[in-house]
Amino acid sequence: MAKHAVLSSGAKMWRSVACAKSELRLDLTLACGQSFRWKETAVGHWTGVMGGRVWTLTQTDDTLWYYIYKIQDTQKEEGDKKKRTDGCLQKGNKVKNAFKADLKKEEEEPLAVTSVQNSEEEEKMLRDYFQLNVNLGDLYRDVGATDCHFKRIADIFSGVRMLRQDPTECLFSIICTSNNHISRIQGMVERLCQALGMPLCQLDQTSYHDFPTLSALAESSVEARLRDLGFGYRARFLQQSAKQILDTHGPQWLDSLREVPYLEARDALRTLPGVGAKVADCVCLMSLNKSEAVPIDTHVWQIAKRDYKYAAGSGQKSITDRLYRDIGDFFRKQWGPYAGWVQSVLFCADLKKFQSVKERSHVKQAKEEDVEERIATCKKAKMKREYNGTVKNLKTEPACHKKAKVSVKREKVV
DNA sequence: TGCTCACCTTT
DNA sequence: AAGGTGAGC
Repeated sequence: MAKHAVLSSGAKMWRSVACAKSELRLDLTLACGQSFRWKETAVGHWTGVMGGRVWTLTQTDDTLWYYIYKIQDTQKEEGDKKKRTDGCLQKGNKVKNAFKADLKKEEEEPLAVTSVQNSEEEEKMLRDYFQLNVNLGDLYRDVGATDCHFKRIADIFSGVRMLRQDPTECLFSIICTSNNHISRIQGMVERLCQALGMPLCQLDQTSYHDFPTLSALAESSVEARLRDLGFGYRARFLQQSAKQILDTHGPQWLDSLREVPYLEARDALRTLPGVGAKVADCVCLMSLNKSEAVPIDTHVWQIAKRDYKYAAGSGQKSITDRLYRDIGDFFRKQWGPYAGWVQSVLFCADLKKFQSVKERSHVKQAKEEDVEERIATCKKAKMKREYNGTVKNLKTEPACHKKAKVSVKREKVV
């Protein structure tokens, strides 16, 4: 039986992309609750499905390593799988056959040529998925220059990066997050893929499946099926949202939201059942290129109050629509057009599972400049943004917690 | 606008 | 209680 790849064993052909750990920390980025599809299958080795392929990723100081598994031929088992995968089968087979064609082609052509071609495409997929064109070092430096609290956290939690996920996978995973916690969501998403997604390959005892297609999710039998799998009231949201998308917009609709402005995409998503303000912002930020979307949950509200002395609405019991909008606008003013990325760093730093990261850095922290000095540095710093290749000069008065001058189109007040 | 409640399941 | 949504007042 095929096994999960391990870099140090030297048994497999790994490929690499130059990437410093300060630009990407796999452990934080893949386990902070934006994707639920990656598991640590060996120390520092993360295995998951991305772009219809099964990958194992690991990293050394300046290198991101990746290994891609061959898609297994499950032709013979299809009869058995038919019952289990019903809805997705039709489309799934087409995709699988396409994969098989690829594999066959690869065998026939000179190895070196296809290997280079594939590795170019695969490296591109990886760069796209991790959005490596966004310079995280610059973002951390610039935001840290105007926000001392962020700077303190960012020195410890470097390399926390937003993924650019497939919109369908992102939407339907995030719908599962309401009233829920990461470990349970992980199990649910795994069961969802096993039940409705196309099988890709099996490694050790684990079988990997692609994320279900919209048409698989839209089947009327899906709600009952997912209730059995422990999705609770979310089962109906998933099936109904898939059906609504296909019935009223078409299969390309979610992807097309990548091309429209943030507020438009967010409002479009909110018409779907199970999609409120928070889920819509998550999908915008994590799959639709909307770096200014800041998902606000009770946790982020605590951060606003505790670390940013955000007082408005503190008398309130829960996050009202009004408060949701105000906190988001507050953070966009504070952090600029990549506010969603900044929020994810602070969010990550607050997760219980990552508290050990802070402890490990204490020794290092003690040796560094003291707090007074850090604040002084903070005040002197200048602001210059260049994350996306486009230079945005945002000259702000250097001051701690000074708000960045950034215009994010304000929501219309109806 | 803002509040409450039900909705599933697990810690 | 929890990393939320939707419906009703």
